[in-house]
Amino acid sequence: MEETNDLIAVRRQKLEALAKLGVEPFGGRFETTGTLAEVRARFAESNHERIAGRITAHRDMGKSHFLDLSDASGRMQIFVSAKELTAEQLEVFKLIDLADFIGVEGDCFLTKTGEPSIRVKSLTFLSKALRPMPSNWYGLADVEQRYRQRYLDLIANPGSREVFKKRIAIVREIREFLHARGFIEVETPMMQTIAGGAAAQPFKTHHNALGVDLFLRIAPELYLKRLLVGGFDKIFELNRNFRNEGISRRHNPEFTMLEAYWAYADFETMANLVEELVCTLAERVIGTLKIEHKDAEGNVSRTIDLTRPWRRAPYRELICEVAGADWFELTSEQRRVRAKEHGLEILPQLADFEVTQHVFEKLVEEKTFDPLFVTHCPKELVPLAKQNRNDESVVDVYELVINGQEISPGYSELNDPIVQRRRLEEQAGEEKQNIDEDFLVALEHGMPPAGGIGIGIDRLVMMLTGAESIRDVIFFPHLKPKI
RNA sequence: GGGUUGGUAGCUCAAUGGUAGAGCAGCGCCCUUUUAAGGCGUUGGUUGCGGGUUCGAGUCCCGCCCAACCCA
Repeated sequence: MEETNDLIAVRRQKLEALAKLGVEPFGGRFETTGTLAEVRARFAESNHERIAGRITAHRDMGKSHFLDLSDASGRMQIFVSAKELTAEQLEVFKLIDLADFIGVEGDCFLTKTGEPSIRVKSLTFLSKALRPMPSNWYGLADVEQRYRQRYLDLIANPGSREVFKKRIAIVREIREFLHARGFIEVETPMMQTIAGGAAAQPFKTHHNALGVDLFLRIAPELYLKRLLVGGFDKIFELNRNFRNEGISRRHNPEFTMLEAYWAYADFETMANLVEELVCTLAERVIGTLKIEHKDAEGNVSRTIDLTRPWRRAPYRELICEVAGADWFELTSEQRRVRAKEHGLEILPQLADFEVTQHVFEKLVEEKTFDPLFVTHCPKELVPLAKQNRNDESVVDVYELVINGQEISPGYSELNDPIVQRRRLEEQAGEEKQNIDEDFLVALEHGMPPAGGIGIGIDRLVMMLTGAESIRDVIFFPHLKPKI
């Protein structure tokens, strides 16, 4: 990108001027005595410190200059007195711009206004910025630029930085939570010959040496179950899945998923686990179980109450609550009429269970903000879970809905290889999965009964941080290339 | 894929169809304790791209690109 403007030209001229002065503008190793937060925490007048950071403000008083240095930990004011610098140092100092990285050495002192500051004795260029930063007062508002040039968003918008720090903390806490309970983290293939474990369009790729087509995984499930067969009994994988589908406020083509399996447990064990996990995350990372979401003006627009216990209700019961107690006695035609009465658009090619599922998504899921475990879903929707012993039309699963979105499914995993084959073969419509014969062979070798969960990490982070778009919790969300 | 809204200086934003502006940043000058420092002066534009209407288009019309939101 050879784009240029006056601001860039001025900085390039300064770069050349630095070279003439014999100054290396893109320095190297610079030993500091601590991060800015550490130096601030132990601050005492006349302490001698060496610190480094990016210049984020410059207040020029003529002979006195106050600059803000920022690093990942915080901010520190440095003070440059022209009278205390040599003529050469002054020449170099004049070539400093906002956004440059510098290292300084000097003594701590308090200004008249009580601001902890460092009186600069020596100054080292660490990196010259050849482009200007976005305004640090207004921040960076252009959403497209915030996504395409996330580094500018992170520099200019503290709120964005905070969301990502929380995401990182959430992921770390999940790992600690699971490790503390005896789960071990495993890695399984992202490139698969059959993209199984879910119903979704995969991305296709090709292995040249083998001459075979491969798919990026849409779920790790079938490989994690192979590990249950192999003798691991408490495992999890926390990594990326890929689905070749539309992009929206709630969908990114690659997204992060936790899957965990616990041998000899069932879906209710897993519901308890996920309830405890989410509450632990809320308390440790957000500091409360009452999660406030705010609108653009900063007013609280929604409060999600994670206080336990969370409601658990069967799918059928929830459908009857919103669509009428007689819903399941209605004919196919009557259901379509009823759905339309509730303002839903029902495509003619939908199967009956899909009509009901549409009612569920629009009238239950999208309207549920506090946690709700939806249990005993129709078996057509979940081919990899055990059927209920008393009612073969439903499976022993939960779907956890929070914040109007499905956050986590949990199953009593189907471990009967004969039933598993039949259930996969019975799949139809949008729910159809490709049959992974090697997986079925593994099941025939015997898989212990187990509980399993999935948690969509991006949506979980959205719920906990109040982000309205999945793009606000993914560093580099997918956008169409520009030009 | 369809609908709505938007794209103007590095950033944040203005501009009835009639000379494209402001604040910040930048540049120059003044100022030795500022913190959105202040004061005076000043540079900076292919108004997303391409057509069209018009004496005249940032503005109206058509097409395209990108984005956000809604719908499928």
